[in-house]
Amino acid sequence: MTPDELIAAVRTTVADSVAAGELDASVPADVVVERPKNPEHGDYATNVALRLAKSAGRPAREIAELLASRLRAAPGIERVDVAGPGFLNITLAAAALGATAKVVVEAGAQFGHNDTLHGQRLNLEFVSANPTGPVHIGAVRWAAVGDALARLLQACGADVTREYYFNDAGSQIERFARTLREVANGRPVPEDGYAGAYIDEVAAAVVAAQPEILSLSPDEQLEAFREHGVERMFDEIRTSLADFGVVFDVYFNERDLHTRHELDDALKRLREQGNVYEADDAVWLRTTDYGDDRDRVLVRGNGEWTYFAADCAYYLDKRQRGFDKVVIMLGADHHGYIKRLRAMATCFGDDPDRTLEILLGQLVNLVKDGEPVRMSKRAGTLIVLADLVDAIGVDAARYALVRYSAEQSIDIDIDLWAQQTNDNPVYYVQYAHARLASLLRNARELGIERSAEPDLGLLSTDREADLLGALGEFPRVVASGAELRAPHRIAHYLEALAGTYHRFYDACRVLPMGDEEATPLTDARLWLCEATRVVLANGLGLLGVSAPGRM
RNA sequence: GCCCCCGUAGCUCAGGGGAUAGAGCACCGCCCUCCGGAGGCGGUGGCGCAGGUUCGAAUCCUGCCGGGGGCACCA
Repeated sequence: MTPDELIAAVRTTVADSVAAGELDASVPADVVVERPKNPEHGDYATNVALRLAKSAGRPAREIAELLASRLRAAPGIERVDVAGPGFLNITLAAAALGATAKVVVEAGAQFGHNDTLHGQRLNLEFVSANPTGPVHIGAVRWAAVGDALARLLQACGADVTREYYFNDAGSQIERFARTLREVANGRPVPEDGYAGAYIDEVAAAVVAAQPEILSLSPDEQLEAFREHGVERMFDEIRTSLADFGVVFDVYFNERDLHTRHELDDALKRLREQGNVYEADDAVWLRTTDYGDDRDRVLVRGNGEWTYFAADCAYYLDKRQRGFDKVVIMLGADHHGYIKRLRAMATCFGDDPDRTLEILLGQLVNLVKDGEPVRMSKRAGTLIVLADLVDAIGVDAARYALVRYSAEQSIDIDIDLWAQQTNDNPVYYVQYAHARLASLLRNARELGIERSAEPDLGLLSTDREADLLGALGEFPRVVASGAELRAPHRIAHYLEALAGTYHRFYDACRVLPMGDEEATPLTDARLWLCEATRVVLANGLGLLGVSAPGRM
């Protein structure tokens, strides 16, 4: 019996009780069935009586007793106790709990998937680093978290488009191009230019590909370096992200917004909505009407579009492509944009609570030997994606970045995550999977196959019950992780599951020893092992981390 | 000055209003005749401070203290 089936049984019990006239209340939405921390509290506990107490106008314990007596008769339930202020502690029959193993194995790679977001078209924009340098560590966090979140949302049935906004039209690009031109001509990096070894590399690569570039006029050179430098930089970014396992469905060029006159279209729309005015030679959007701190300029006094105007056009573009919701992941240093972006959506006539979601993530520090590793594009001491992967590998890097709540700024200790020991959480989880895969291989070599009809009621020890219970939690962890935009919950779940498995393994012999024959218990435990392996693999898959068969 | 995020064990972090606040590392003591010891068991140790809401607060609200980040007709 899975938690979902149990909660359905609880609801049915309440409905029956109401129908019988014992109770006058409806089941609230926030009724939960959860695994108690204390094993004496049974396999599952529910707060349904506590929730019903207020609307029914009766003491929670009284309602709990009432429901308990009905619930005890439900199939698969061995005992129900009333405890504390009115919790129902439920112990399942061993066979009902054991059935989880079969459910998991038969669902396979689909186990944990659900349809809570079915039909939703989501545009998830993340990274979107300017192509003026390699992807720095802060943006790498969004690559790992954004991709994991996309996988989570997809596992809940959402139609997700991963999108990278490629800013190729701004003044930073001009500075980048000017830097390349100066460096290629043997002159120093301009005052406001970019420094770093990659500048020399890109400049040299552009010149090597087109030696004639240096004989062009300064203005022509600027244009050539802009075009080819950005192209090279962007190729490098895309390649390094692909090596990291992150591939976007759409790489959107800001320049296309301009060439397709989408900024004009957006301005026209905003004007029609009555939210645009002119002052001091500039064109403004009255975002203060919708919660922003100040109005925002769309067209500057010199006639040029602002970056914000492109944001408006880009938002409109996404909406016109049919996305129900535009989700944007931003670094905490951009938190000031939230109000203006929400106000902008409102100016277009949208309800930002429905169509726009801004996810903020705090910054990342790399730490080595106890000292923070500085990172700065401008300073040229770059901590970039490739450096991180070189230092600790893709799996550890992705796991390290996705393991922590994005709301928390984090320090990543390079030395720790480079270790191949159990100090390193990713190895702890991967090791459990490898150990399981090895055990299952050994079973096959012994000629032991899982039977079609295992007696899963034989899985009756506490360690087995713990493991079965943990497996049953996975779908809810996936659903809540997606709902809360919190992929780190998957990582913590997997670490707990790995621990639960190791404890099972320590206490329960799976394969026959010596000359012994395989028994029905062997069979049941092999089902449990395969189920555990499936969940570990599925969970790691959601994080974009490999589930190795050997290590 | 205004805005956002964060203060939980010696360290790095989990904890969606519920029962005795969890895990890894570190430290101390244990467990290998056979499935991977990259493992398991036990011990030490904690919610920044003060109010409030609630049957119940680490969680929600207010104030304060401490840390980080942000406040352009830059991108």
